[in-house]
Amino acid sequence: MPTPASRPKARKKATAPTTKISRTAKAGSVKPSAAREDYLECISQLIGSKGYARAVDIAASLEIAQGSVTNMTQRLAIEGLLKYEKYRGVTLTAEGEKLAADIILRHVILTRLLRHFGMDEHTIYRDVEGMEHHVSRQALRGFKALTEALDGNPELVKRVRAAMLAGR
Amino acid sequence: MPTPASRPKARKKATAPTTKISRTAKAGSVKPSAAREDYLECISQLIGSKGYARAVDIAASLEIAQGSVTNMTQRLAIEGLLKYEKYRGVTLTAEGEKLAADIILRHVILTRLLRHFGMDEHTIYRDVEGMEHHVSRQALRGFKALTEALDGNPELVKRVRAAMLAGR
DNA sequence: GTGAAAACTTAGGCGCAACTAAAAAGTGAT
DNA sequence: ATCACTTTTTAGTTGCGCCTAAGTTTTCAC
Repeated sequence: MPTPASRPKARKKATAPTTKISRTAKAGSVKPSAAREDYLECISQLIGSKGYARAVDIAASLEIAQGSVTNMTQRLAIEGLLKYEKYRGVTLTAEGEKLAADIILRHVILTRLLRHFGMDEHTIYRDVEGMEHHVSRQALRGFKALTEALDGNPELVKRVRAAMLAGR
Repeated sequence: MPTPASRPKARKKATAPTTKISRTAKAGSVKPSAAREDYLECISQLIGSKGYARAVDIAASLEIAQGSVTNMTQRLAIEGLLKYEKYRGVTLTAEGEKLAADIILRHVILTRLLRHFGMDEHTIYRDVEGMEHHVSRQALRGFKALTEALDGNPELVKRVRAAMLAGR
């Protein structure tokens, strides 16, 4: 055994010959990729702030081309995560909503945690945007507890920051 | 501005028409992908534990096909991250070594941190394997400081775990 | 109402990183 | 030295998620 903790499954094996329309579309069964989660997060925030989510805004916010957005939103619609009507904006289904709320929660908590480190906002954003897709429910609860501990304990924050500086 | 904290660049724009052999091969300039980092991490650990890293072991450890390993190791060799000789095992260059050490450090620290949450090893591994590719130097120092704070303060650990359970 | 501008869709492509299958090279026992 | 076995390499595909360019549809100012 070369690696520590005996690697428990890494990448997926073969992908069943999907017929272009995955029949994995029933609720709850979806395992959203990072990209999917980014879309849901973004769409939810757009709806929250402007009342609707149009392709052009999604594209701008995610910094991707509009064509890509149409493509992905169509796929997300097939998967039941959002409602898509041609030339109309998109809206989230209950399941999409749930997933969006989930990822946004991760985002918020991780951001709050990293802020305690005194990092610059740009780096915080980059880190969070990457990490948020890989945090299990368990870990999220831990990060949340930790964040709250730091929230209510400036002394601890100070010590942590000092240690950060001390450790080169 | 729809999203909070004014998104600071997300995905890359267009990829310059790479001529199959990226001329970005000079040292230090490489921005390793998650997959690359996984390879380097794995290779370094194999060399550490067995003295050498052969394709078959890398494939087993990473749970990918052997053909994929040859492919990727050839690319990593072109990029100057490892030494590759046909039908010989691979070895890391100084730069590859450095990157491997870096990612392994992230792995170790994140693992230590998550263990304080009382998570099961399998989930810890999955989370760490995902997160480690997205942790900046700054965040790493924060996580390290936090981990050490927890190491030396069982009372704090107890409080954090209690909060985890309390928060549903 | 019409015509320009903005938004959306379609179609074809590309890079990455995996896969399979088959060919080639090395290894070892007899 | 040869033959069987293992390992490595090559070659060709696949899926994902992005891109551009060109074609449609909608919107809005006049």
